[in-house]
Amino acid sequence: MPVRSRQLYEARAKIAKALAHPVRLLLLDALRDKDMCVMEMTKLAGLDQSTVSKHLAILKEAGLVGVQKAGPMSVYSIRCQCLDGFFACLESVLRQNLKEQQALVELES
Amino acid sequence: MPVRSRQLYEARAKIAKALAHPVRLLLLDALRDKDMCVMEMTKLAGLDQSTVSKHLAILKEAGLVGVQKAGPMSVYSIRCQCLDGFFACLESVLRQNLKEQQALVELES
DNA sequence: GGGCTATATTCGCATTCTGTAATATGGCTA
DNA sequence: TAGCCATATTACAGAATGCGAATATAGCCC
Repeated sequence: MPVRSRQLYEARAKIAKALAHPVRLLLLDALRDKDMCVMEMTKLAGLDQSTVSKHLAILKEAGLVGVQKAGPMSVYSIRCQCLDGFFACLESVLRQNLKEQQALVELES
Repeated sequence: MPVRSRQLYEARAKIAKALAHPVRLLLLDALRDKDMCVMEMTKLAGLDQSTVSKHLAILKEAGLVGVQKAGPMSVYSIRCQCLDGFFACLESVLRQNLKEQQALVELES
C-alpha cells in the first residue's frame, strides 16, 4: 500500500478510534441533546473526573466536539451532525446481527 | 449509568472498535468495490497473512463482513450498506478539521 | 492575596491490541 | 494417501489504552 493511502486511512482511523469506546459513545449521545460541562458528564458516566476529562480530550482532538469556556467551567458541544448517521449505522448492524443469531437458533431447534 | 444502558453502549462500541483501525478501514473500503479472498487482501495491505486473517476475523465477529467458502479460499464480502454513510462522516470531520486548522494559520499570519 | 471550585495533566499499573513466526486445519489433486 | 495450497489459530513480545489517585492550572469570590 502506498504511503499516501496509508496516511489517509490513519487519519480516518484516528477519528474512528475516538468513537470506539462505550463511554465516549455515551458522552457524544448525551451531547446530541444539549451542551454540557465536565461535572455534568462525570455524574452521567459515573467515572472519575480525570477519566471523563481525558475522554473528552480525545473527542476534541478528533474534532468531534468543541469546547467553550464559561468561567471556571468547560462547556462541550457536538461539532458534527453526521453522527446521527453513524449511530443509525451501529443500530442497523446490531439489529442485523441479532436477526442472524435468531435464525441460527431456530435452525438448531 | 444504569447497567442496561452501559451494555447497550458496549455493544455499539464493539462494532465501532472493529472500525477503528487503518488496515480494517482499508479492507472494508476495498470490499465495497468487490468481494475478495484473503490472499488478495494480504497483497493489498502488505502485511503478514496471519495479520490480515485476524483483522478479517474481527470484522466478521462485529458483523461487518460475511464469508463464503470457495474451495480452499474464503471470500469475504461487505454485509452492511450503511458503511457509505460512515465513511462520508469521517471525510466530513476530516474536512472540517482541516478547514479549522487553516483558519488558525491565517489568524497567526 | 487566600481559599474554593471546575478542569486538565501526570503517574503507575493492569488490560487490551498488533504484528509476526510457527503451527494447525482443511480442501484439492495426483 | 501424500503433498500442496489457502486460511485460521496459537504463542509471544512490544505498543497502546483505560482507570483512578495525586497533582497542577486557572477562574472566581471574599
